[in-house]
Amino acid sequence: MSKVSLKMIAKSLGVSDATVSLVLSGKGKNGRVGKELSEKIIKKAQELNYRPNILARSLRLGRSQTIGLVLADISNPFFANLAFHIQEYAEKFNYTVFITNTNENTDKMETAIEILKARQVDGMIIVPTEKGSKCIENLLSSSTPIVLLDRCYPDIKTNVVMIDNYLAAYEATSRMINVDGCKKVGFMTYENSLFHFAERTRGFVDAMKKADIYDERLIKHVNYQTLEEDTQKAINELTTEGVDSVFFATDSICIKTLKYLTKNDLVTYDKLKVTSFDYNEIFDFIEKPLSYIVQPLQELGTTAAEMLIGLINNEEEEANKEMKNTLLSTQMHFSNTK
Amino acid sequence: MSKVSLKMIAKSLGVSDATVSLVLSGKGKNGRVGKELSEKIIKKAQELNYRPNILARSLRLGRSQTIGLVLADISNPFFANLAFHIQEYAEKFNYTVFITNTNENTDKMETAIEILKARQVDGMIIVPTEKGSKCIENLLSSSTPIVLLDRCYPDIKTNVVMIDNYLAAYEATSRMINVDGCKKVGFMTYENSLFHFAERTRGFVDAMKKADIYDERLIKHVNYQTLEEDTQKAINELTTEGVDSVFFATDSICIKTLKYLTKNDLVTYDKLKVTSFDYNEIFDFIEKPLSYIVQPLQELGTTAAEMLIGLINNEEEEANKEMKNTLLSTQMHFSNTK
DNA sequence: CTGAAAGCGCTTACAG
DNA sequence: CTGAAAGCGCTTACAG
Repeated sequence: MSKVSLKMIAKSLGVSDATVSLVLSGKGKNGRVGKELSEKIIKKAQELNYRPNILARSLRLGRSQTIGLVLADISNPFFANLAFHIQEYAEKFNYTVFITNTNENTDKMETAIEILKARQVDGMIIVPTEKGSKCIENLLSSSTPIVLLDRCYPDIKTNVVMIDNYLAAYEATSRMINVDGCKKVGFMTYENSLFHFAERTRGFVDAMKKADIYDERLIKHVNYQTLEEDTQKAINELTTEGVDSVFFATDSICIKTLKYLTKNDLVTYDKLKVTSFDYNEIFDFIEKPLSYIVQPLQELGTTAAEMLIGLINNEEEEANKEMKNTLLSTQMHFSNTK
Repeated sequence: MSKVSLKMIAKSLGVSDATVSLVLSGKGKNGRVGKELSEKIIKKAQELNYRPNILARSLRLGRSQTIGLVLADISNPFFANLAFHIQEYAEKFNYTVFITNTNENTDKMETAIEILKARQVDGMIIVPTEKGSKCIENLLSSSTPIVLLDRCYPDIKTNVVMIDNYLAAYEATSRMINVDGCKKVGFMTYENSLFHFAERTRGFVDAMKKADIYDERLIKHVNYQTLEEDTQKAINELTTEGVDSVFFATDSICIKTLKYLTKNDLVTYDKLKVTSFDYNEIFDFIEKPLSYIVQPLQELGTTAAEMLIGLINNEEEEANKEMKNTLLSTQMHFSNTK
């Protein structure tokens, strides 16, 4: 029987609900409720194992002390880790986080957002899907505080926390050219319209142009659905093109490519210099030296949560109007360097 | 302004709240509310972009249509995938899932459960921590429907969904002996009191005894905190002992060991036959042939969700009394077999 | 220092 | 076919 209410405590003690509420919510201090009564109430509450009904409180207060988190793919450790850090941070501020999953599907994102709104979340942190800009725009007009995470739409003004994808790609490519001495760098990325991927490409292109070795044939697009075939085709073409190195826009493409090479073309595998966006457990396992761009997962999660909680608390001051665009910086890591 | 309530619709149409509620919750059919009025109400609701306040509904109904999911480690793909499948299933039955994370910490599990209870979840699916039996026992006495997932406490009667760890370990070990021809099998597992690990050990021991090649020195325990050192020590000892194969109680130990061997003892690495519990992405990357026991993630998640929803709906019929212990079966997979 | 009352947004008998 | 009323469990002015 977890159905112990304020009223029951009040009745069993012969006092009013209000008094019990005051005491149990810690507002009975400094003279508002007598010390003796307070103690009696607290004791009784413990005896009865009273737990406040947060639903009722939220309804009354108009705040649920809840944050909705909309992830693109929960089974991807990158996002799962973001979720972890967001929860850790939110907990400190007495917010509970609802995690939902869209599986990169815009319809699902729409329903997820609807459900969260219906459950009266105070705000949302969203990793939006590729085609979801309409959906986000609608949400914005409903005045729910939101923060976009990891991705954004360039044509919509929103609060957003992500890394500086352009800069990271530019610097990584420059490093390959200037430090590793690469003369011909290939680039492999996903075929999609996500802004952060476009930024990575732009960073690569600019760095290559700067070094005066840019050639559009060095850029290969692969499809997520047919990743295996596409990467094989792409790496073979790049090899024919004579590249001495490849920069991967994300770890999944890198892993697939390396796996293919270990089985089919050890010569290329051995001599190819490789840099990739994002960390993957497998990198630690590969003997081949690898450079990769690490995103600050904790900082990303924490910053997003902090920003959202700030928005929630300043809502009336229409702080939502001045959108914040926070670009975090990344770090270069190296595995198996000798 | 997402603050559109039933009352506003009612007022703007000059009808009662009750009528609006009836229509919008789909209970206005067959003669309860006039067709014309119904249509007017529905139209108005759309115009105003009405979204029911689920908190209020839950409070009134005493059901929140919400499930709490307490995970031991959300950043572990195994659990993240379970979460994914549970959400997919629950969604079909109009349940929303609250995912929380304990990080294998019993205190955190306790607070997570408290928070979920305070939020009036209708039931919980829990991957319990090692020392959390007291906490689960308390929860049981509060009559909240719960289902334990992946792990359980042998001395507490609960509903539980997990694989048959004993059988899986027994069969895998037998396979190593009878099919792979191993003469001396080592076993590496975590040093903890979790029942499912004990079961895996028991399965290994029984299979070894059956083949009359059991020796307690073949069992090595490693600590999660000092995994790297412990695995090195353990594998070196096993090598000295002269094993021709190792059975790992979980993938993380297997990976750590293999990584160590590739760098330090290629002779052993090459000749060692390896079987592991659980799948890890890295297995696909390793050229060495590997056998591993795959847990049916989707079935585990779905079964748990199905069981819990069943319990929630039959609560009054005290179905909670007859605990269900569902043991799912596993599958043996092989990577890089020639 | 304590109590009575109103109300958050919904739903469900109960009248008529 | 529709309305008025009560109540889910809380909190917050307002009296006294």
